[in-house]
Amino acid sequence: MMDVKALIGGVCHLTRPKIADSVVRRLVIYLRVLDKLAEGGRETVSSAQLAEQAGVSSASVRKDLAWFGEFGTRGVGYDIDGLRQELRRILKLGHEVRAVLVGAGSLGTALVRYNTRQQLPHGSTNVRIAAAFDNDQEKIGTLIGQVRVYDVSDLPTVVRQLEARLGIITVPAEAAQQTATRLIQGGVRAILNFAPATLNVPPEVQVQNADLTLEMQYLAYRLQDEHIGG
Amino acid sequence: MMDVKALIGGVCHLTRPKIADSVVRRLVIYLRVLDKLAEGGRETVSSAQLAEQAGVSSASVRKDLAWFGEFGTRGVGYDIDGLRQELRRILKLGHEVRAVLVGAGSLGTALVRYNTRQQLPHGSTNVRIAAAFDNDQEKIGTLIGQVRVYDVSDLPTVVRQLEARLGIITVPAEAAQQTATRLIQGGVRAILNFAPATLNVPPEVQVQNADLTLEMQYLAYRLQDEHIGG
DNA sequence: TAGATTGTTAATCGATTAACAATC
DNA sequence: TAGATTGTTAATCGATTAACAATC
Repeated sequence: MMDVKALIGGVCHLTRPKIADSVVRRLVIYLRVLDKLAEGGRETVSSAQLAEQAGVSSASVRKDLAWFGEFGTRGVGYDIDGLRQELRRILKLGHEVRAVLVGAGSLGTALVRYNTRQQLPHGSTNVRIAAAFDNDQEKIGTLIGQVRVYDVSDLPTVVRQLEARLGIITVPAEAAQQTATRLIQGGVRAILNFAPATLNVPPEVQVQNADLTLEMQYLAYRLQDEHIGG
Repeated sequence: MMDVKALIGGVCHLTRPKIADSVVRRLVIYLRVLDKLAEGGRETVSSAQLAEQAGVSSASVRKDLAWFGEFGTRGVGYDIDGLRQELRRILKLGHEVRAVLVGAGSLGTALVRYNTRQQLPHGSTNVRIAAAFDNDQEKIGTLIGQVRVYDVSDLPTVVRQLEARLGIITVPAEAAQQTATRLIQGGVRAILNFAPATLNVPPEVQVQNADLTLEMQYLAYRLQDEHIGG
């Protein structure tokens, strides 16, 4: 069967469909599961098995992959190593994405350390936090692992020098908007925002909120709901 | 106009509709915006203004609130203090939800500190992390702020004593499933999982994944996508 | 071949948006 | 009254699921 979508993707950028958020997120999870399976020495996997380990339906697995081509064999399933390579290609893990983090508090520090451990080739992310920023003179100039903490007032300059395209905000809510503005001045194209604040950014800048208190509050609501509502 | 949904909610638990995830999440954000507006001394707000500050559409604001009643005045908007009270009631912020956190690494420690600052009455969450757990003898017995670090082997016992209903997992991926099982043994009803792993739990236990590397990887994909695809 | 599993379509489900009568 | 804004409905949009022919 012809791979029409991939063909369009390769030949005609103007009409290439934007892959849905939900699909991209699941692809990341599939790759993780496949990496684990490969460690265990498995060679092939069915959509049903992959789905179970990823916590989704087998129809989702097949449909998600079908956006990019035909990677399976009917009656057999997917070759694990082959599919890993395809997913690494699809997710473009071959190229490093440089990031900076603003706000070297306990959450920021944790993220820097965590990111260091997760980096390729051993880990599963191509994002590298290359610098951190803070406004506390005590912290400026220190290192978190290998990552230097700079003065926030140098932010646009350093971001530009590093050519960082991703900014991570772990400052208090009051400082989040100003931080976002500075990051964009420095040239970042996407922001991962951990502050409980709504950011106002130009439409070409992509924002992803990772609101930890919101997640807790959401679960708390569900608990209260089940408790009271029966 | 009759408030049929609220009536059903109050009188007949069996048919009360489950409010969608997306709605509950937005309600939490609305409340946050309203708290900020109240600080600024504002008295009323329109759905359009609230929507802008929350980063959603005004139709969403009105529709989300309509699930619970009629809180606005046509031609005027919503009374800020009144709506805050309604939302606090709807989100059941009057009762504390006790939580425990497993994995007192840098992320776990950050979350405990963060949670302490965010608690009501000054903050915006009714979740209280009442205990932490780790398997590192160096950490066991120490305090993170006011929160004691226990031995993981005491987990089910302590969770039961505290009557904690929410578990937060910040252990490495390899230990996530075992941690989840222990938490459920201790009686938690919901899990917030920061480990990059899929948890297998009984259907009555609610799991929310907060996968920080996934968020980063997702944005990295979008960046590469824009860069290569034009 | 027979059993298994993919790739794909159509049906279902749910969430968002647009529009406007109701009404302050 | 006139302008503004809600509450609500219908239309749109998109995502998930079920089902099955294709085929290994």
